[in-house]
Amino acid sequence: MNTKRERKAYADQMGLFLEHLGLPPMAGRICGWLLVCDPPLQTAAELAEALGASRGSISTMTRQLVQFSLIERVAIPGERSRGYQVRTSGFTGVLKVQYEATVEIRKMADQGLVMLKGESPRARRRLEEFRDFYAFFEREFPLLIEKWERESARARRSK
Amino acid sequence: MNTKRERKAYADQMGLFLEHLGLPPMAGRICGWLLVCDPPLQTAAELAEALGASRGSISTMTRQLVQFSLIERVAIPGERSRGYQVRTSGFTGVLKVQYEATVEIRKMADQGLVMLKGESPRARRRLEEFRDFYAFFEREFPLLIEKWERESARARRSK
DNA sequence: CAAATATTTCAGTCAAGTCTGAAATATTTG
DNA sequence: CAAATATTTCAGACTTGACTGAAATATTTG
Repeated sequence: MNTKRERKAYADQMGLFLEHLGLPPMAGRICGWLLVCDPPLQTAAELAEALGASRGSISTMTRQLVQFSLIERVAIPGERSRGYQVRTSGFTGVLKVQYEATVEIRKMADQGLVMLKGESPRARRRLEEFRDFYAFFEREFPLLIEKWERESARARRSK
Repeated sequence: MNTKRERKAYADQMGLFLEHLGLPPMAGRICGWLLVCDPPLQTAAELAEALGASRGSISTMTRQLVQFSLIERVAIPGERSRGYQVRTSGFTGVLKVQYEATVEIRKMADQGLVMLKGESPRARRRLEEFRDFYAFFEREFPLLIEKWERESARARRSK
């Protein structure tokens, strides 16, 4: 079963990448595995076995991933346990979280400018520039998300 | 000196936000402080004092921040020590790092599709969708950066 | 060049967060 | 309902990485 080892390695690597998205290591590995495993639907027991992880961490991490909508829980007909599978549409949700973080930082920058209202224009400039940077993304982010949703919907339709 | 306490709190909070950008806590606090301190140029000793941090971590973190171009080191005429100040244009660089991460994930997804070449279309779809998501950002990211560079240059000119 | 000052480096400490494994709880099946 | 099975929870172990402080090194000044 060399295929399996190869895919496990793939899951590990992908997990590493997905960490940069704010996910704990094991959550990333689960996503990575669910992107390439066979079948695409896996039980908690299968995940634990495949990734060499404890039931406990599988339980904790799948719950988190379900909350983030990156995976979903589905009933398996005739089976006692539930199955998990990736939910690629969930990645859009991650974007929205990042968008909200952008808004927070822009607000924080504006608060700072209030705090600096007595200062010279020279001293305020750095914060103004910082604010403008995040304000730009606050404006552009929703447009981008919308564009993605339109494009991906179109791609799906033309399949 | 209530102003100072207020600004210290601001630096701490901003530092927290900037962590989501991949910066260590103290690096974030330094950036936060340098956005609101008076004067905008601070020595390592002043940073250490203001943030209640050790000289060691100030040294390590300022070096990192200089590498990331988020702050710059400048000579202070008549002073023995160097000064640090934010470099707001450096935030564009952070975007480029994020862009590169996007490219890596898209490549990884394509490698995965090679690995799954024997599988059914049904089993490949999840990874294809995942790849398409990152491919979209790989396309859009540079356009966005360019747009920002154009807009911010224009704003600067009209000052 | 010697003294004074500033900066860097690094070994050790500490804190945060993840993972495990076992016990507790919940669910399903006959 | 009892037995079997699945899932969750949680206390403790472990890992990772940040921070300190002191020693080493570099730089500046007279």
